Formats: sequence, structure tokens, C-alpha cells
Amino acid sequence: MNKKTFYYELKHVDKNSGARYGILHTPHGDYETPMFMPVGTLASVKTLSPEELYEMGSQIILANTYHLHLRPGEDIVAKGGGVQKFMNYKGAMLTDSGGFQVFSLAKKRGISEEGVTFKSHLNGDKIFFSPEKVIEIEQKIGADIAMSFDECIPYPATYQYVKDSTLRTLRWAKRGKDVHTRQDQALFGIVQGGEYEELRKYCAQELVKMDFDGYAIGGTSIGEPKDVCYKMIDYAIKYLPSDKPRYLMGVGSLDYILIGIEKGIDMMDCVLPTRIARHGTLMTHKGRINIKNSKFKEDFTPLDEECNCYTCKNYTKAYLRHLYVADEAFGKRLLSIHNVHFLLEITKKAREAIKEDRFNEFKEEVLKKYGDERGF
RNA sequence: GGAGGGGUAGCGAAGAGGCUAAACGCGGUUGACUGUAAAUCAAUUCCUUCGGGUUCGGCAGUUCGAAUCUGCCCCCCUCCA
Repeated sequence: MNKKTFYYELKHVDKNSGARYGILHTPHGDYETPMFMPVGTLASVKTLSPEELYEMGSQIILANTYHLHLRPGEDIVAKGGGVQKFMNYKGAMLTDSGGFQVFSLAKKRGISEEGVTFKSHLNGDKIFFSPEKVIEIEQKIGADIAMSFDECIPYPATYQYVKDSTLRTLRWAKRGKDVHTRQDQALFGIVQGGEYEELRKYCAQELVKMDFDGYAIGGTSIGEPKDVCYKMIDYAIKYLPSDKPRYLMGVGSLDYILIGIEKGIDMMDCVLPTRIARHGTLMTHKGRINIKNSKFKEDFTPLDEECNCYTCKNYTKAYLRHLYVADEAFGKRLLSIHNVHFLLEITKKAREAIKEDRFNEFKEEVLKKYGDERGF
């Protein structure tokens, strides 16, 4: 790895918590952490243009290896100049490996030591992903950060299952790393281990020995209780080196984000803001609202009085509700803009708070005002 | 004037003697969603003090039992004069 193109620079640790402020240097720019990364599975953050995303402060966004492999295929993405150029995103990108699809497409796949066989969710084609194959695809897609191929273990799972799976994920991590050659792309390892302390610890320690460019905590936010998720973070994070970025995978509700940051997480991604926006739910400074509710029929105020996103500056709840009810695509876009902006702004404010050693107060204040204990 | 067809819950539309407070769709209301098989999915939608009560254009019948059968009446549509 060429340290000139990708490295993490820890700038400041909050004096009263584990929260860290840092700079992530990537081939496509330098970005501040902690950060929230919107998810654009198919090289598109649904309903949003890459330009408006970037302008509202998104830094790194995700795309997905499995999905891009199926359509349009990594060779086309490569011919298009790599995923950033292909989709015209000015910031940096990260590809998830398809490890989540091992979980989400569980009914359509089989796992062996060699890898995972999927039945394409599009047409039933047989697709085989080995860790080596995934790295080959990710290198062609060309994101700034590639993720190792892992199994995102379901919750709950027995100790034996989690152990076997985690050890296999470790072997896969090594196999992937051995074939990763692209110098302008970082490769992250993923800590699994379920809810078991010794497995999380072992997995983290073994990955660190392999010396990845960053470390993710995976197998989180897949339906486990909140305290279990927090334990999963605690069990792993203390074994991760402070000079490498730590990425909490799949987390996007307000409480998870803030508590993750408090524990020393630098990066988080989630489909939540865009998905729930398309389904009518909005995160605001005063908690969640559902724009479908009839009480907004004649509410001519913005979604969130404290928000300065494009949607809140220009449109009322009554209009947004109308668009939603009328099933107008523009409504879904306006709502997505708001939710993504909301999380980007929260993490931006979190960074400011960390720099001033007042992250705890910041977190408490935001969560108190938000009210909803689920943190949505 | 003649000949047909039809009136079912907010709307559309099944049902043609009991298993029907009545399929299904739309509309309405509410909820879920966390490394996106998700612009998706679920619940609910006559009234109710949850015991029950009142329904299928209206009235009167047949029947142990009627949205379903009979008679009359009222509306709507199509065709012919």
C-alpha cells in the first residue's frame, strides 16, 4: 500500500470519551472522521444525484460488489474509468464485498470453505464468490476502499456456528489480502465473532496481525438488541490500532451513530436514511416523523425547523405529504435529501464537538431532544 | 312504448339459500424498515360500553335459515321504436 494515497491521520481524541477526530486521506480527497457514508448499492444513492450528495457534504459513499458484478459487471465499470468516474462522484468510494448478501440472500446461497455460491436474485444464474474473486472484482470496480469478503453472521447464532464462521472469515481475509495488489486502493478487514467476547477479540487480533488499511466491525445492526450491538463494538474496538480507521458497518440510526462515535468509531454507513425517506419517515432534530400522517395535511411548515437542507429551505410538510400520497418521485427525492443531510450534519457537528472535547454533552443534548429511544 | 342488463361497505367489483360482516382491488388510517432482492412490506378500514348491534336499492313474502328465491315498487344503463 502506498501510504501517500491512503492513510488515516488521528488528529484528536475527545478528553471525556473515546470519540476521535481524524482525517482519512484517499486517492479521491481527504475527508474528516467520524463520518456517515450514504449507501449507493448500484452506484447510485437512490433518488439522489452524486453532485447534490457531494454538495450537501457527503464524503465517502458505498457501492456493492455483488450488485455491480451482476449489473452492469465490473468490466464495464472498469472501462468507465472506475466507479467514481463511472457515476461521476467527486468524493471517495468504498465497495462492500458482498458479505452482507451472504446474510441477506441466505435463502439463495450456500457457503463452503472455498466461498459462497449465490443464485442471482435477478435471474437465478449461479454465481460463485470466493475471497479472491471478490478482491478481483473490487479492484476492477476501483473504489478507494475495498472490503474483505466475509460472512455477515445472522443473529442469533450458536457459539459453534459463530466460531466456525468467524475462523473461516479470517481465512478468507488472508486469502483476499494475498491477492490484493492495487496500490491506489485500501483494503479493510472485517471483525466478526457475533456476540461472543473471545471470538470478537480473537478475530480483531488476528486481523490486526494481517495489517489491513482499516478495520470494520461487522455482523451488527441485523436485528440484534441494542445492548448486544454495543457489546459487539466494545469487544472488538479495544484491539484495533489507533492509527487505522474503524468502520462500524450498517449503522444509521441516530443513537447507534452517536454511541459508535463515542466508542471510537470513525466511519459508518447505512441505507436507513434513504430507505425510510422513500417510505415516508424522516429524522428531525425533534425526533422521527412520518410524512404520511394526516396531521400534516395542512401543515405549511418545514420538516425540521432547525434544518437548512434544500428540502427544508424550500418546501412544506403539506406539500411533501401531497407528493408522497400522490406517489410522485420528486417527493421521495426531497425526503431522501433531508434524511441524508440530517445525518451528515449531525456527524459534522459531532466532529466539531470532539475537537472541543465536548462530545458527551453534544451527544446527550441531541439524543434528549430527539426523544425516540429507538434513535430513528 | 318495446326488449334486454343492472343496483353489494368511501369507490370499483366478486358472491347466486347456511361455512358471509360479506373475496379481491383502489382509496383512507397506522406501523415497520439499519454493510439495499425494499419507491417495499405489514396491520387496520359498518357501529359497538366488545356482550353484541345493524347491513347487500325499498317494501312485503317463501324458508329452520335470504345479499342470494318470489311479488310489487323506485332508480340506472344499452338497444329498438
